[in-house]
Amino acid sequence: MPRGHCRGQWWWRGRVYGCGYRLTAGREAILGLLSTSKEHMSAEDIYMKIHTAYSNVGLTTVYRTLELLSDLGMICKLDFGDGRARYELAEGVQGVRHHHHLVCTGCNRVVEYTDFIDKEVELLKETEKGLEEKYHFKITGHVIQFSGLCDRCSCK
Amino acid sequence: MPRGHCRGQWWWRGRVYGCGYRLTAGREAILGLLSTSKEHMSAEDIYMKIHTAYSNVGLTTVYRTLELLSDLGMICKLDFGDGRARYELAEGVQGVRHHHHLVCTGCNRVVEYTDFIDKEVELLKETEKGLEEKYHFKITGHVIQFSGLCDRCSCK
DNA sequence: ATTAGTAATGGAAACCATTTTCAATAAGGA
DNA sequence: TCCTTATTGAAAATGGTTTCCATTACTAAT
Ligand SMILES: [Mn+2]
Ligand SMILES: [Mn+2]
Ligand SMILES: [Zn+2]
Ligand SMILES: [Zn+2]
Repeated sequence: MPRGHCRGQWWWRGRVYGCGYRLTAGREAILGLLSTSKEHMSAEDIYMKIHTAYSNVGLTTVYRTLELLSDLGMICKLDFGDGRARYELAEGVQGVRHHHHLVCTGCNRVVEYTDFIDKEVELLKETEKGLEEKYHFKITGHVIQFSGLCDRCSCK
Repeated sequence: MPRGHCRGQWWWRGRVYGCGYRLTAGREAILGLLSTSKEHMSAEDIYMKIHTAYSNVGLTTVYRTLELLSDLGMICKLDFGDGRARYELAEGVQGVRHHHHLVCTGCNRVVEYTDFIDKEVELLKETEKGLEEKYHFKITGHVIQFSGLCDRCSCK
């Protein structure tokens, strides 16, 4: 992990410190990993990758950090139906594009799509507003996911 | 559970038998429960309710039946983020209205909304079609869920 | 009705992602 | 430095879900 001079890491630092938490080596490593990887990683995936460089960071800390960052709104917890949670940087963080997911129920492959997103987002905003007023909810997030069979899986 | 003359149960029977499975007492009980209840029940919820009338139906069978019915597309498996799966009758089955969910991350309360649905469904269909063509997926379902804090939970 | 083959079942045990406990350590402020 | 609090890792516990396995219920011939 490069030493902390790029924009991203300062953003993290401010955000984490601003909420009264410390940016420890483990937390920094996890944020660094999530920001450079394009995959949707599980806690254990992250633990494994982190472990080579930071062999002192335990799985428990990974779980704790993921929960913290999730609470701070810096990352998103995703469920693709395979029994383990996946994580990705939240949109709005260093140029993460708004996107949704297409999940194969056969092989658990996940496709991120950014097409059609503009209309979706527009409608989502509208809906969100309507729901907030009608049900007195303070809406903080949404999930849009399509599920089905990928080409490989539908051929058998 | 009323004896099997109403439309619903015949629909089940046809559907289940049509796929080469039997409509056993346990399966019938679970379908009956899901079709009369408006809640989103977990496997254990279902087991508890079934158990009073059908004390011989075990939790394992409940799980198995839920998986089967889910595979047959007769029910939907939902995840509201509280660590246990919930189930509801799939849309299109005996007048189940198309609806989406609004989940409180504070108390796990779930609101079903049917407002705004028309536009959503229209856009979903469009998007689905586009995605199927572009990514060669055979799309079978979608999830739209908003999360946030309900009025009670946002006041503290 | 008997038989044989298969589907379905329940209870116990296993599984496994996540959480909790707890004692140790690190960091920061007075 | 001393004190308070935040953070940590290892091990154990938790709890929803699956798997095993021996038994039972169906079904379709014979
Ligand atoms: Mn993604
Ligand atoms: Mn519902
Ligand atoms: Zn696939
Ligand atoms: Zn609430």
